[in-house]
Amino acid sequence: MRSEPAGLAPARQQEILRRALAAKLVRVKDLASDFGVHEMTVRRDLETLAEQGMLERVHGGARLRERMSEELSHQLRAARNTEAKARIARAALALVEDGDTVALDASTTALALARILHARKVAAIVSGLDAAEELAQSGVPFELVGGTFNARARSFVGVLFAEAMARLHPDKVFFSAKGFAAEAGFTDPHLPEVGAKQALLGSGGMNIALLDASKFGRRALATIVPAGEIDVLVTDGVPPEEVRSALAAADIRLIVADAA
Amino acid sequence: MRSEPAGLAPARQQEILRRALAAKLVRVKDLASDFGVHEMTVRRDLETLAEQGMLERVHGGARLRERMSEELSHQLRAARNTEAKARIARAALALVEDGDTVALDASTTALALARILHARKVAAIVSGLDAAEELAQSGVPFELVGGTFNARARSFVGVLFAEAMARLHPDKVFFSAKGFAAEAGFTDPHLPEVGAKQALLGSGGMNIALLDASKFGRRALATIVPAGEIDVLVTDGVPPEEVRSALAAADIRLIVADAA
DNA sequence: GAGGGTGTTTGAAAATGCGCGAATAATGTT
DNA sequence: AACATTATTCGCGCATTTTCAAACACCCTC
Repeated sequence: MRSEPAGLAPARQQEILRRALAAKLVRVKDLASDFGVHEMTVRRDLETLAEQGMLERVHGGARLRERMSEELSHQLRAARNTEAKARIARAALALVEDGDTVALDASTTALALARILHARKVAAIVSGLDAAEELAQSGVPFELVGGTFNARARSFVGVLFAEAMARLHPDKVFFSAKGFAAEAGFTDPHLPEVGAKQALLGSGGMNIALLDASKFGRRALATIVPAGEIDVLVTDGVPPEEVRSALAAADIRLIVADAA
Repeated sequence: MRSEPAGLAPARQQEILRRALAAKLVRVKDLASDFGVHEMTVRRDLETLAEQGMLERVHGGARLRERMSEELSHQLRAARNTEAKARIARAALALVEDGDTVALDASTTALALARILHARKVAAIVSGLDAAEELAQSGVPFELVGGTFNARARSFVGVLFAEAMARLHPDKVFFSAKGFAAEAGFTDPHLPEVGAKQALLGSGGMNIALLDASKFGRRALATIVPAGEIDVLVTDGVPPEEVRSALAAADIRLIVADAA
């Protein structure tokens, strides 16, 4: 009886989510027997769903996160490429120490870091609506830097943002970009967004870029910062040679997150 | 092994909290028999809830902490009385004209207004996480005034908030309060929240209070503003005589939203 | 197309941890 | 002092974590 219809993992996880929305609680045993699959498999599914912030793991099963029920639309949107982003976020978390003040930009990669930030005793500074929601839910104390709402990235930008940010000095700043190339540095296509990222990066702390491997060699409209101004780059795959030498030239520490 | 319908531990604890909100006191014995679970288990639940600061342990049971009754129940509060709040919000919307800039505080009543604000062509200024989410969803352009996150009301407060607000001058400011009485004016129990509301109300626009009828004659820890500083009061029931005369004395326009 | 890595998904079983109940001791309440 | 409530400790059973191996799909190379 192996040729079950709903085969692959994503389909099963989708169905688990659907059932979790109906009943607020799902149990490992039920799911396992209903899908005709090993309990271990269900646990792994629940684990990945929990990592994406969809569910909250409890003993014997999982429940959906309280606020989730309404607005899972962009959570689903943000679930694209989650695996790579989560891996990068875990590697980035290793750079955070208890007592730090960390700033996060409004990228989905930084959002993945926000999801696991409760593992450290830190104060945070965020500039995005989703990261704020995430930290509010997990009880991490934070400052939100306000400003004009930018629907594209669900972030805050503009004059108010720059002025407020000028008063803050986090220890570590985590940010992402649309592209990174040797000559152009870190780039992004949206100008207000570029300004906000610059304000974050100019706040004096250690600047840490979070980039998945697809960003290497790409270039968008405007430069956020040249390579020289950042301290660490966390990614999920070994970058091409020309990028590696640019990093070495700028004395940037490269961290490649591996699957584990 | 009887445990059939009861949920896992966290679900039980949440239900205990829910019941503690309804009755001010819950007893170990009742909970144990109602959940079909050992008394010892209930005690452990109460202990963890007490550790999280939700409940206060007393002999034979537990009582919910006063400050918690607002804090934790924010979403319950939002769900409670929605009808009255929606009615008030509809009446308030009539005061908004296309082209206005309107500011909303972080109250659940102002949130009800945010939900229907897309009916006007306005720009908004908000100070609460939920209102921001609401406006983002409905596509209303807005500024979020950032600051230190305050879990109680899911709002932003503090130095950054005051400084940013000092630069903004909305046409109309909608706010709510915990109580309104003739001598004390508008009051609220949470000081940072009071500071934020003052910053909003001092921004120079028309100040409009949104109060459901239960707030009349009540008084909380700190005064936000005396009655004299507001221009309009929108409510859902005719206030008692002493409040009416206070309003008349301060030259405040009173709007009573009716069921329609 | 056969062979052979390499990676991914799933199942199996041992080791560990957690939730819960029961009994007993300690403590508070009246 | 009599009694109710709570703290402690132990043990059982289920859930979870870990680790290892089988099954399967892919991607090369030849």
